[in-house]
This record gives sequence, structure tokens and C-alpha cells, in this order.
Amino acid sequence: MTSTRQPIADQPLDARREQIKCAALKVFSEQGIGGTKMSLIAAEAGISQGLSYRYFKSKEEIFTLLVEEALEAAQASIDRLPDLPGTPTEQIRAFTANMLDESHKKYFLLLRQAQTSEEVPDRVKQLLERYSAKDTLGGLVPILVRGQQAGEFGPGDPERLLFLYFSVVTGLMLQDIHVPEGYWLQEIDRLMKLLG
Amino acid sequence: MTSTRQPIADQPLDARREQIKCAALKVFSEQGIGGTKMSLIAAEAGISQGLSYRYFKSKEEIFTLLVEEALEAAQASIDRLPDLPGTPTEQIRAFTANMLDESHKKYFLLLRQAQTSEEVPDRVKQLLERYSAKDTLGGLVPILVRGQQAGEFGPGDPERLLFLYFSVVTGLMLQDIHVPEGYWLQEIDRLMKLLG
DNA sequence: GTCTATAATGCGATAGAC
DNA sequence: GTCTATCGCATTATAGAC
Repeated sequence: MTSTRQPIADQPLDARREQIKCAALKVFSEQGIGGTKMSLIAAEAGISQGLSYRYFKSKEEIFTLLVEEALEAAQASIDRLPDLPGTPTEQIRAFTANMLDESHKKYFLLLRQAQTSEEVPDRVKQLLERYSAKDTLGGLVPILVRGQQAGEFGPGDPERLLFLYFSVVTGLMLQDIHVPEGYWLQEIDRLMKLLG
Repeated sequence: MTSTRQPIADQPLDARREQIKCAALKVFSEQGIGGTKMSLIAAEAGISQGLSYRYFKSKEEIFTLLVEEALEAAQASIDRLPDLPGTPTEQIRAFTANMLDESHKKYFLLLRQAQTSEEVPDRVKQLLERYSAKDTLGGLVPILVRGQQAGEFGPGDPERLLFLYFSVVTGLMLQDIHVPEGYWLQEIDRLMKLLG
């Protein structure tokens, strides 16, 4: 048996949905919800504009679904972090490299679009409140404090330090669109100086 | 004589134009050109939607004008920098504080929107090529090199270092929307560690 | 299952009343 | 000089052919 079989898995349907979601993620993360036209998503996915509506009810539904996935993935990624081996510095470094990775970058940029736009669906606003940056990134505070106690990081309010750090990494990801793959990975050490 | 008098200065007309430009700058810098509706600009300016068109021919005209002003101001700001007193570190610090200032921040965010959107007017694309980031920020390279020679900054390709630094400051400005006025000014020293 | 054609809606831009 | 009403086009979303 080469494939796990689920009760009623409609495989070609799911594949198309994934294809459209992937195209939508790319366009939404760059253009925001207001700047994204359904025709662009369809073109990116290589299908006709009308076909998208066989798989999703509306543009907003796709956007909301992607934000939901992004928030869950981010939360999960942070929750796993304390279990990783290594010093706090190494943990933060690994987490940063993970964020800057091609596959995750788009999700973070999508979240930034969701946060900075007024015209997002109500459900998205609710989700953003629920997974507020404060609570989510709060999971990293213990790691940072351990790093401070070990003398790896400089003194100061850990939350403020984290907020600075993530603002900085966000800036990198935004430029990353115009920069060769993996460009910033070489700069992670320099970036970590911020915390030192 | 308390006011400089120009040949045919239509002062109330100019005041309205400034008011609309100011409202437009705020909305464009947050929502991009695609996400910005004329009705939003008008609402922000506290006037009716139709009135905007008595002062500007189109949405694109306002956007283009603002980008033009932003590029000229950025260029001028960089050109003045070498004449400022102080060490390279102090010059870069002053420039950073200047960028993070409320009145300039929106212009930088506008430029970012212009750079990352595909659907900008052709004239904007030309302007962005003309004042390319490479040439404009290139004006800072001599300062950075002097700082490296003086041992104030760490080694490495100066252009790469500058690119990292500006990506980082961009990230700060984006978060700045949700943060109290002058919040980041307290973090400039930490930020300068990146260059050290 | 996919495309093309079309209805419905929203937005940019204009016209005309005050 | 400003507003309200309206036109025309772009975009969302649906319907029907293949």
C-alpha cells in the first residue's frame, strides 16, 4: 500500500484546491487582499478565472483559510522550539533560519498583509486577536530569558527585544522578494548581534 | 512682509491639495495603490469623494506625485548627510532617527509599496529606475567605508551591510504603525550593533 | 472538470445642482 | 467650492456549453 487512504478523500479535488491556495498565497502575500484580483490568482495557478469558484466560494474565503493555516503553523513552530537541542542562541538562530525559508516566508508576509490592512474579513480580525502577536511570540520569552541568564543575550525587557527582532526579520523577508534564494541566511550571525 | 508672495499662488487651492495629498499618503502607504480606494482618501481628508477630482486628475496622479516627492526628499536627505558633523556612527544614527520620524516614515513606506506592487503607473516605474536604491543608497557607501576604516563598523561588503541595515529599518517602520510615537528611537543603539 | 460568456456589483471618474 | 447623482468600466461571481 503506497498511499494512505482516507474515508472520503477526493484526491484530484484536493490537489486543485492546494494548487489554487498555493497560487493565492503567493499573490496575497505580495499584493495584499485589496491588490489581489481573482484573475491574477487564476493566472498564477494556470487555470481559468471562473474555475476558482468551483473550489472556493469567494476571494475572502481563500484569504481567511490561508491566514488560519499561517497562524496555526506559526504557533506550532513556536511551540516546538523549546524542545529543540542547543543553547538559546542556537534555538533562536534555527527559528530565524526557519522563518526565512522560502516555504514559510510567504506565510509570514501574508500575516503582515492581514495585520496592516483594514479591509480584511471579520473572521480574520477575530483570528488575529485570538493569536495575538503578544501571546504567540510570548512563547519565546522563556527562551530569551534563559539566554539572558546564560549571558548569551544582552539585558533589557525580553518582550521588547523580541518585538524588535521580529520587526527586523519581517523587514528582511519583504526585501527577500527581490533577492536570490537564501541570501539572508548568510547574514543571520550579524542579525543575532541585535540580541547580544 | 510675513509671507513670500509667488506670481499666481492660489493659496486655498494649494491648501486643499496638500490636505488631500496628506490623506492619500497615509492611505497609500498602508494599503498600497491597489488597496486604496478614492473614497478612503476622501474620507480621510474629510471631504466628498467627487471633490478630489477637482484637485487631481486621477488616483494615479496623486500616487505618482507622492512617489516623486518621496524620492526627491530621500535623495536630498542622503546628499546632505556627509556635511553633518560627527563620526560615521553619529551620521548613520542621525539618518536612522530621521527616517523613523513620523513625517518621513510614511514616505518610506509609500516607496516600499511602489517597489513591491506590479500595478504602478509607468511613470512611477521610470522614477524608481532613475532613483534606483543602488545609486541612492550608494551615497552612503563612503560614510560606511570611513566608519570601517575608523574601526567603528565591522568588516564586510559595505553595500551588503547597508542593504541589510535598510531592510531592517523598513521592518521597524512597518510595525511602527501599531506602536506609540518614537518607540523605536529608544532602540537605535541596539540597531547600530548590526553594523558593529 | 474546465472553459467561455454573462449577470451583478463596486469603483474610478464626470456632470450638474446648490 | 462642495456635494449628490450618475456614467462607464473593471472585477467578482454565476450559468451554461463542451
